Amino acid sequence: MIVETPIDLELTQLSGQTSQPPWYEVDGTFSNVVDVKGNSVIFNVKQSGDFLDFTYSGDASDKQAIDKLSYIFDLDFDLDKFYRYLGNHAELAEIPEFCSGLRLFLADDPFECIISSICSANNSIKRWTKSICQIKENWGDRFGNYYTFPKSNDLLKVYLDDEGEFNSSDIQDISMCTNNLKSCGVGYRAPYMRRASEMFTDEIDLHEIFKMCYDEAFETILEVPGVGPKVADCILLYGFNFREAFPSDVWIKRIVSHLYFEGKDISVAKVREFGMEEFGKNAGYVQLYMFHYARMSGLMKKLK
DNA sequence: TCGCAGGTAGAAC
DNA sequence: GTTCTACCTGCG
Repeated sequence: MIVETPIDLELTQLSGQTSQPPWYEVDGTFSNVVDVKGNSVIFNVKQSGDFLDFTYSGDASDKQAIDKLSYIFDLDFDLDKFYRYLGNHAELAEIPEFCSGLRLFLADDPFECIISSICSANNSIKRWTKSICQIKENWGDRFGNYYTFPKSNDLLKVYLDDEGEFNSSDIQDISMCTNNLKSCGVGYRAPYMRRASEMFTDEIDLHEIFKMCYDEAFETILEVPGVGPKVADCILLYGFNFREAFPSDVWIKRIVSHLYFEGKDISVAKVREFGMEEFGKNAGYVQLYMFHYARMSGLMKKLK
């Protein structure tokens, strides 16, 4: 099937958004298993020019499949209109030429996004991505070559570390204990992930968060250990489609400071307030574009 | 080798 | 309220 829409699929896939690791890529075709109305459906997506060419296999109608694909890659967002918006602001005007076709890569599974985002804190894209892939392979369900992310009540049962696994099983040699969270390289974030699994199993309903206003959702998600303001905004943006979120980290701080405050040092908290106030419903996209603009244009090296 | 990587928790001003 | 510091781990 064909969807006609401007997008740079590879850029979108590899942009490090904490919704999920990139899909599995072979010769430009990106594939993964996705939930469609409770059924596991395998998608194969390829870009050719301004078209998105895709096939799917599993229990879903064409319309359901297109709707799902449109949600995950945010295909209904009007990029041209957004570029006009950027063009009308002097500070942002040259951004689009460096990341044309970049779109939000939204989470199919919000819980995966929560754990991915917790994992991303004080971490590199490469390492958190690897950790999440290992979690999927260890405890997710397999469909063909692809794995779902484990549900919170399943992740809850996973041992935290070697010692926990050793003490609770009949394994004789502790070096054989590799079926635990820390074995996935998540480090000190393991207990945060465990607690998050508890909370989203019997304290917080994921579906309720979609219905909340931004402020309520932000406060709710901040209750999860390992989730501070930056991670909370990533979860709300990539996991729950709150487009007014403006995830603010050291890089966004440097970029905003450079573009708007003559390089003056301002707190990340102030940058977040500024971004939300200044960009409104475009905040999420502006943040996404700012980060990649800085990467692609060489600004990042200059600011470091 | 040692510092850093798209921050957070906990404690101290 | 704002500022300081330790922190798993893999990679250059």
